[in-house]
Amino acid sequence: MPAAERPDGTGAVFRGAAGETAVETIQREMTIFARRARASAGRMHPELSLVSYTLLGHLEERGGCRATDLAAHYALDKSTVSRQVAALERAALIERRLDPDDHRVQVLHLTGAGRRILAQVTESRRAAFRERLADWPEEDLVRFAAYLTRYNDWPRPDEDA
Amino acid sequence: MPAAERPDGTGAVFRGAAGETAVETIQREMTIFARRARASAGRMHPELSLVSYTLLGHLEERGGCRATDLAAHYALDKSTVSRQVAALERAALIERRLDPDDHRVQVLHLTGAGRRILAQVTESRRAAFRERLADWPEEDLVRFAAYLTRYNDWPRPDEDA
DNA sequence: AAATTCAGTTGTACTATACAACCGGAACAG
DNA sequence: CTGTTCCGGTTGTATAGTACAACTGAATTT
Repeated sequence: MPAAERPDGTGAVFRGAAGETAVETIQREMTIFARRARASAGRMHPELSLVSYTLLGHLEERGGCRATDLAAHYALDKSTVSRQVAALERAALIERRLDPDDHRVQVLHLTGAGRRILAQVTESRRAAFRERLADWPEEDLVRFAAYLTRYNDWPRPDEDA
Repeated sequence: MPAAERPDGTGAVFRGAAGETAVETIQREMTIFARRARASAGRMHPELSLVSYTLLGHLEERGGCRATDLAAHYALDKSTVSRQVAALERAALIERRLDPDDHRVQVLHLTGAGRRILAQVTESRRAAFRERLADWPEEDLVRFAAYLTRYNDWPRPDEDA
């Protein structure tokens, strides 16, 4: 794919057919992906938006946490999380347990239904990814996964999950 | 990163430290990226949301097109595009020219200001990407760019830009 | 000339979000 | 203790982005 090298003081830069540097291609493709993801985030699953899915996943990982933790972790306003949580509770996917030690805090837990829906959505997403990546050689998958992980580990190498 | 091979009829599968397959890692990292992108899409630039930026970019590429084309290309409702276009026109970033042959159609064009803002946003994004990817070896950038391009070229190898 | 098609706008509704004001329990200072 | 401050969470309000449906006006077809 790279067609030319330009030794110009900023370092060797490969350019593709359209005269783009690799960084520019990454920028363009990430933008395309972001826009598509945004467009489909709401209708990801009849039950679960991308955000709800993420919140549920976090609860599963951590085995329950506070709404404030979710807000901090995902850089969402606490009011936003409050309403999302209220919706998830209304849908009986999570439940709140008052912390007996501190009656201000409500520890959020997945319900059985929540766990079931989460697993179901995860599986349906996994199937979609598998299909999409079906004809990639395993070696490329491993490399791509590593690149993505590296890309996301910035600027906070510890945040998120 | 890959730690084990599992020859089990579904093909050899490498698993990382957390017991994830490469596909699962890709799924997880793409989800993280999508969520972060969604969170920052609105405040990408004081002037331009991700969608506006994309629309302006499309106009620049094509040298003008109809609102309906934008809607079709980006799978947005025509009413949505109509309002976005109205906002961009209000901000004097684009202008409408009535097609003299068909008075139903308005061909949209970037204004000088539109071109300027678009270039400015593109450049500021490019700088951010460059910084983020500053310590990647060029070879990895080229490979990552190719993987992303391949990933996005699905399921419509011709759509988008 | 009437009916149909097409580009675009407008009315309405919904979702996700943020910010600010608030409420009630907890911790702390005196 | 008691009052103040802090903290977790909710609610009021506002905004952006989106879709769907109804409409307008122009072009095309019958």
